[in-house]
Amino acid sequence: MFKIGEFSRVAQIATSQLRYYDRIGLFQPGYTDEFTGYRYYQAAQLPDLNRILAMKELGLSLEQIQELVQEDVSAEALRGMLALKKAQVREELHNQITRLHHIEARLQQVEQAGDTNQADVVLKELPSRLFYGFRATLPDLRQVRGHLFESHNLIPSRISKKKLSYLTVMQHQDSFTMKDADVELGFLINEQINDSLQLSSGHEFTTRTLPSVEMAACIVRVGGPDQSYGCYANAGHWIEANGYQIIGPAYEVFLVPPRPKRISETVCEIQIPVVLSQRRSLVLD
Amino acid sequence: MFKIGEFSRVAQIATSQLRYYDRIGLFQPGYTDEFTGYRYYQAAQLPDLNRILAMKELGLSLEQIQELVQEDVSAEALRGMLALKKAQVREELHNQITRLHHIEARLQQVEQAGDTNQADVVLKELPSRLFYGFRATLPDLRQVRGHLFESHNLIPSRISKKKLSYLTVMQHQDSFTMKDADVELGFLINEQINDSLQLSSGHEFTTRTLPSVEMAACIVRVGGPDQSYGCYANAGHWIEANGYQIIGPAYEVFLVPPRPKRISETVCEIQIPVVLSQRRSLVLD
DNA sequence: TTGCTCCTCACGTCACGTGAGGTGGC
DNA sequence: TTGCTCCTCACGTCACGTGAGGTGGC
Repeated sequence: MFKIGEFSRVAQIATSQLRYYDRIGLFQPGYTDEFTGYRYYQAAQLPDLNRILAMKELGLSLEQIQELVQEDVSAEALRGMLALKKAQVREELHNQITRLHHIEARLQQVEQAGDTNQADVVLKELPSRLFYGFRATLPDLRQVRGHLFESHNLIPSRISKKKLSYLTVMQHQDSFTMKDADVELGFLINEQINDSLQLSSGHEFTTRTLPSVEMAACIVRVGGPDQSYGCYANAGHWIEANGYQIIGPAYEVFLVPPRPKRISETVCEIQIPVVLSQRRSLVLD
Repeated sequence: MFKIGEFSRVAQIATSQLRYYDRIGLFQPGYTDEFTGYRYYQAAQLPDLNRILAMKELGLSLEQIQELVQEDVSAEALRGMLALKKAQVREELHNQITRLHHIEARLQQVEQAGDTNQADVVLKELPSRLFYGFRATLPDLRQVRGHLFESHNLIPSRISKKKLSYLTVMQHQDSFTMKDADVELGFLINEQINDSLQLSSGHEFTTRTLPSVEMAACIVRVGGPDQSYGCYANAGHWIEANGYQIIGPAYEVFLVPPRPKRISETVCEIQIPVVLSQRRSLVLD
């Protein structure tokens, strides 16, 4: 018989752990003194404890292990649990690798730029959304501004505010260009709008459904469009450094729409659909 | 201004999280109504929140992030934290890979053997220990038993029990062999013993220091030496399946020493020093 | 007898999630 | 007015670790 201290030394496990396992009924001493409360363990209990520790090492929770050891579960069920755990560990691994890449990219950025106050890129999933607007090729990208002002003034006076969400611009062209920009402009909306409306330029608003996006690199710009280029550059760098690839038009969602004389208060979230481009290789040591 | 619900939808973060961040002072609403307690967030706060989320994604704790954002820490310090975190993530990755291997080996075992009641292998670190015994090449391995009996009877009557720990046998030969076995036999001890003692066979007990072992695959055998072969086979299979390699003599530590007529009560931990043999390759999907 | 070991609470950890019970705002 | 949103506690999570304050055993 071993007292808890000696048993803990043999099994290389903390006494607090043994007391805890006793308390939750996972692994109890062969004998407990009724009067002093002293726990006495038998050497022959070690294989049982080792089974528990082995399962724990595989990442199973104590509750799962308790089921396994107490109900003397079938090989079938054990296989199921292990297969499930394997999938979880794999996913965890994936996440860790992604995290490692993000850390490395960030470190690079700090080395180079001293981490000036650049806005941060975060990944988000975009749900499928309804959109009410028009698509056009504008000879000059700066025309967007006029359309934004007009839309922001006109539309809410014609459409119930309950239906309208954020003013939004989509950039369909591949590279950043000022000329002949293929853009879509309008509002994210909460429910179908059947009325059609025209801007003074003749562009006509209609409803369409935007596809959902699994992963979008998002960055928030505060201030006028002069900030825009920096934001895109920033996002582009992040996307490349982390091994992602752009797969669709960028959305610019105006949380605070641009208003004349208050341009600097504009807040816009740029959402760029991406996927992992490379099979990332893992180099350890 | 956004109420907490809308802000949470924009930022894709739970309201409970926003309330929590408010409570711990990590990220607070631009304005809180004094009477109703309603939290109001500004769109321009999003970049701050994104910074926090980006840091969190890198695996930093909220406490660390709090330091970073509040004290406007130097690029130097940030670099330090990131480098530290990187090392941690790397180690975590290593562990996960090891775990994945263990799970796979276990799954294999379940497929093949239906996971009969085999004893489990666990990895331990062995500290440097003192040993009091002799080394000899025995023509027949079965002679060990007689020496064990004699040692167990003789030594404790000559040496203070306080100094003695467990009766132990080391197998120095590479492969399991019954003939001409190079073994060491004696006791693990707690302090230096300067007296020398002889068994009836003439073998002389002396003190020596056993080196520490970084990793040993350990398995506990309950019962007589007939169990021994199965245990070694078991351990050997586990070691190979998990990509380890044996690097030293196996220790057999008797937690309950063999006694005539009570052989089945013997409990012995077999400790086999190992290292990772292969560079493990990681295959994802 | 002294010092080591053991005991039982009770509380802390980390980052929230989940109600319960109640109120504000359009 | 109704139903949606918001509020504040308080407790739970998971697997222990860490005392405080007290006792047992050689």
